Amino acid sequence: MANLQDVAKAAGVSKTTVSRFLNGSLELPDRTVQQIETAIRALNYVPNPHARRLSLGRSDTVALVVPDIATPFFATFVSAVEEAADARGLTLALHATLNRSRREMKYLDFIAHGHADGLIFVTNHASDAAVAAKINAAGRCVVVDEDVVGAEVPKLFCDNLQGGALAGRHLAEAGHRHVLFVGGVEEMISGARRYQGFRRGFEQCAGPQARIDRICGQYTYEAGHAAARRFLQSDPRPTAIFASSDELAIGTLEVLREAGVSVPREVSLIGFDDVGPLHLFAPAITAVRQPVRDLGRRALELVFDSDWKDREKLHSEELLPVRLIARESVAPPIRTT
Amino acid sequence: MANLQDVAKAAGVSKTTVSRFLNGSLELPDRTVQQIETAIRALNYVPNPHARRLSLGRSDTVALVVPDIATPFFATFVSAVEEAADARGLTLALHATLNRSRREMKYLDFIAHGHADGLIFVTNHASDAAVAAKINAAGRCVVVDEDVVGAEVPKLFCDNLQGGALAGRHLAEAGHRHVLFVGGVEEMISGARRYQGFRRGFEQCAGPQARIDRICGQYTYEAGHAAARRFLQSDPRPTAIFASSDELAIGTLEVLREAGVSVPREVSLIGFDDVGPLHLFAPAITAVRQPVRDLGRRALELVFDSDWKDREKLHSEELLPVRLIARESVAPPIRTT
DNA sequence: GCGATCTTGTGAACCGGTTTAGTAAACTAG
DNA sequence: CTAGTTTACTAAACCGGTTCACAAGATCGC
Repeated sequence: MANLQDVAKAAGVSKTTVSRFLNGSLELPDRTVQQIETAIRALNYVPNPHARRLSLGRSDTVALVVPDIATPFFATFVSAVEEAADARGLTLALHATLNRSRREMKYLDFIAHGHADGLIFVTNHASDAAVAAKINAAGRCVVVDEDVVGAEVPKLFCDNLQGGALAGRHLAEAGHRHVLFVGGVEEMISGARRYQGFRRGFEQCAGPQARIDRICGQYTYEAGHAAARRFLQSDPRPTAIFASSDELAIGTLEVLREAGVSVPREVSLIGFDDVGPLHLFAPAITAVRQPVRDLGRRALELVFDSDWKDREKLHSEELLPVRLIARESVAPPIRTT
Repeated sequence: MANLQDVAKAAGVSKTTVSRFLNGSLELPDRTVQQIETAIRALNYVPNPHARRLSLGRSDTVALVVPDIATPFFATFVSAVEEAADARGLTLALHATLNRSRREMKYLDFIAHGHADGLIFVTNHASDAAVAAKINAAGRCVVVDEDVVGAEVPKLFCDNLQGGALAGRHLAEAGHRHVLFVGGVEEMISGARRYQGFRRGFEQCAGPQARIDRICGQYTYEAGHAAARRFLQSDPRPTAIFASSDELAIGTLEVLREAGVSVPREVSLIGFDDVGPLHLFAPAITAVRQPVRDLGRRALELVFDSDWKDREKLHSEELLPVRLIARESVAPPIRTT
């Protein structure tokens, strides 16, 4: 592999000249330009990325830390971030934490130690003070999708409050008065906001007879199964379920179907996320759609376009709008009379 | 940020000593060890990754090049590679090509220029001689999932022949004699092998009345729609469909359902991949399952455990076994009599 | 008592860029 | 004709590690 020195020698100039020419910090007469360009082509010269990074003190890399990669939501998110990173000439370093604080901390150190110029941090569990402290110490880190309390950095979420409210109103408008909210673990801010919004929207619309049951767990298929099983045993049964993630909705539907409970005839179902092929299920599932790709794009902008010197203004919170996609899984409740 | 020099000074030894001690190439008496360790802790020293990489001439990074990240198949694959990479202390650099040769070539250059120590290359379109040439020039690159003709590197595929055969025999054994094969673009090796295996398995089992129709397109929902529409117009209609990817199967099912064609009563359906929640569809879709996570794990092993000096032995091809997951979407054909 | 060997290191080169500070030569203005 | 400016470049330091080649002092065998 040819290096800058080789190019300089072949072009009859010094290293400095070639380097500065390539970086645009030096104007040169045509003849010299041509000599350099000829040398570069002849030697097939490409700058050594490690030398460059050492010298410049940056890595041209964004680290992306997510709980998991394989789920549709995160896969879509990762895809959007990669696209935005590539557009800026950045490499994406991808890390999965499997929702473990240890790993989260490890990857947060990565950026502090220079492995990446910026970090997009997504967690999926209740806030952890140690993680928050590391985030604050890491520099150039943004928190996305799920809040980390105590972290004073730019934050980007979907409008979970609005999303919950849309779902609540939708069910109330269809005539439901007794509904079940299936959420993530109770300590998670996103879930809490969805619940809060749901409750507000539902109660505002359904009036004084409104009744909401609530089951909390993980955002997984299994938790969906468990919730549906508890639903089946409950008496009286709610007439509609708001499952606050795709996985929960799918898991719920799976158990309902096995039990022979017809959706939406016997129970209505509404999901959240809408990144999987919910429209292909039987019935097609009504859901609140998160703008996942926007989330990814915007996250990258926040990392690289924020003013990181001004610690005061950093601690911001941005919400992206969600909308309801109405399909076939919500219908008026059966008359129990 | 403290550097090696600072640590050396604080410990009262030289840079060399600290470096060699940390890399295990120098035995030291307890007293010195303690001085060094104290200094490291006091200064919170962590080696600068860029300096390390420049000096060592490696990047501790694997590049993973895939057509897309957001589809369940690739997302699962990426997840498995990341897990395996992390276990080896490697960082994963993820790149999406969106199936464009330009981008594929660009990322193949990445490894040649030292951005990564190895590259796992996955394409999704017909072989391209220019791409093959770059792969051969890149060094430490393995080709996974879809063949690139002309590339003389380790290759890793699922046993598409066997997978096709399993599907073919399954349909034949259910009594079908006229079936439709929905495949990817005709030039893709993986698809060709699936067809070849399907044909062999089906004909061997179904005997002389066996008849196979074939539709080719992309591995997308849309292609599944198109194939199903053509299926609906065909006369006589095949009694079963083998859709050779999850997307094709889902797309096909979607159109069939809209058209009111009952699966499996009026037509049987069998899929391929089985990484999405095929078991949740109505009906649950029978499919050939690819061992996607094994594919990822093994790909990483091939990159880092192959002997890259011996160009002769490199050009190998490894097949991972697949199996059939029987669910509800295959039934005997209706008697036309 | 003396060379050999072991212990415990070290100085300086090297990886391949970027950048600061500065210079020789040509040109311009008065 | 000369001082001042512009053009066209460069030497050397720097980023922060790794490693080759070598060495001072202690110990050991005979």
